[in-house]
Amino acid sequence: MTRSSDEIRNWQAVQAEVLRRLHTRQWRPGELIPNEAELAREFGCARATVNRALRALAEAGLLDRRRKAGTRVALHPVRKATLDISIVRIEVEGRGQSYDYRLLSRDELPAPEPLRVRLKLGDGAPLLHLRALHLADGNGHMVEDRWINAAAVPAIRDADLSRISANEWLVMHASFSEGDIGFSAASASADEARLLGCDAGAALFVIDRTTWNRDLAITSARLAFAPGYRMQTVI
Amino acid sequence: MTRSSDEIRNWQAVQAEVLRRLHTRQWRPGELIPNEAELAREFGCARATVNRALRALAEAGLLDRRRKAGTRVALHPVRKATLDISIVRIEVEGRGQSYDYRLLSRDELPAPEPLRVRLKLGDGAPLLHLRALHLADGNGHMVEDRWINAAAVPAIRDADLSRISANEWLVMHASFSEGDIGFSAASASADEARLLGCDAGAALFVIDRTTWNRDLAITSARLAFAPGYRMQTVI
DNA sequence: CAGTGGTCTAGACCACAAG
DNA sequence: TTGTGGTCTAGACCACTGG
Repeated sequence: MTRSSDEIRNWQAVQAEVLRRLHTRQWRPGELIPNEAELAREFGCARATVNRALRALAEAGLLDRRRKAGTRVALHPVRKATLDISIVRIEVEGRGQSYDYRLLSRDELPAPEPLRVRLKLGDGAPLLHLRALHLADGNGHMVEDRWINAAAVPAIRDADLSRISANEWLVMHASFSEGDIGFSAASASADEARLLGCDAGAALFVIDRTTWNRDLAITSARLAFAPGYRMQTVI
Repeated sequence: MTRSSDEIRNWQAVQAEVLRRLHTRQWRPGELIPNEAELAREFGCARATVNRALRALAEAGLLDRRRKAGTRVALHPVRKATLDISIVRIEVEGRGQSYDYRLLSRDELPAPEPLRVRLKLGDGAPLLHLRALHLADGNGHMVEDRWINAAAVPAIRDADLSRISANEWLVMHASFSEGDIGFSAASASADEARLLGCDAGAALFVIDRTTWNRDLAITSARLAFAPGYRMQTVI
């Protein structure tokens, strides 16, 4: 079957056609597909257009591309799920719930040993330690336990962290170049249970997050969400 | 300061320079940055190169771009964390552990009501129901509870699912166009506790996943991981 | 060595939305 | 209306890597 009238000229259309061939198994896992020049000829578009489409599919994990070796259908499609890590307030308000925030404690302490190692801080570096409760519709939604490297963001000492959450303040006044984030489950401590209005030992969804700005640690936080919390996305 | 000799000619360099200006707050949140043509002139490269760099940063959530309105530094940098959703076996072996798999049960049942609604299936559609245990270094690592729409993948009835996991079989023999995935925490049931070698009620990390191929539901699975499991990525 | 993807360029036109 | 990003093109050169 020749294609003459219905040419595929934009990269979204190219991508859709390639996806069709993948889903219908016309191109099977591990198989080598035609190179960019050939596809461009078949589709009646420029090679750059094919490149754009295939590059996006490779980034999504559906294709494996290597110079000289060509493009193959991924054998184990490691699908990339992208999670939007937004500010808690925005997330809560986005669900139509009212948001509230309470600062529970604020201290300035020398960094505990394990944290000092993880943040690669010098001896006895002073850290700001915050504990806060985030509420949704008046109920405990998330408990935040955060350490901030005061040396990296001196202005935080003058910030009014009883009205605005530390995370939100940091987003507006500092910035980071890299970070790591981990997701896990943990049992609620007695303290967390009280704050979140659940039983001690209940399963909580936990996010651990540390951010850096060019080798300078900014902050490290543990966010424990009330039971029932679910982080969702599409693939 | 004029740039004459040290021009920025490739998109990675452009991106790095833009990132530098963001991190040093030379361009602040909410601020309008120069348009593509101006930046191309400043950097001494083509507009397409600037476009490639800025588009990537916008996809990462650092910039907001709108036709005619121009490009602004994102006010609330909704950072996108991309998680690699790979096959359990690959993940376990990637950590240098030995992997094993046991099929616990296999039935063919009419779909329970809530699942039938979620998968948009017809009345009394028959589903394959599987329960399996995945082991890492001989210890319970994850309990899988999966429903498969046999009508969508008839060949699954003849598959030997006692040697290869259903997920792995599906990856190789079926494929999906869309899916949703959710992460949460749950307390271990007595059964799960026995399989995973933990106490009943322990906090488990849970992944729920449903996949489709053009409006045709393929499979829905619940994966409950042993305590201590952590899903990690960088931002 | 040679074939493949990766990228840059200059120019062009288009789609969208702010004013 | 008009300025902005979004995209396509044809051609070119480069970088990597398989054979």
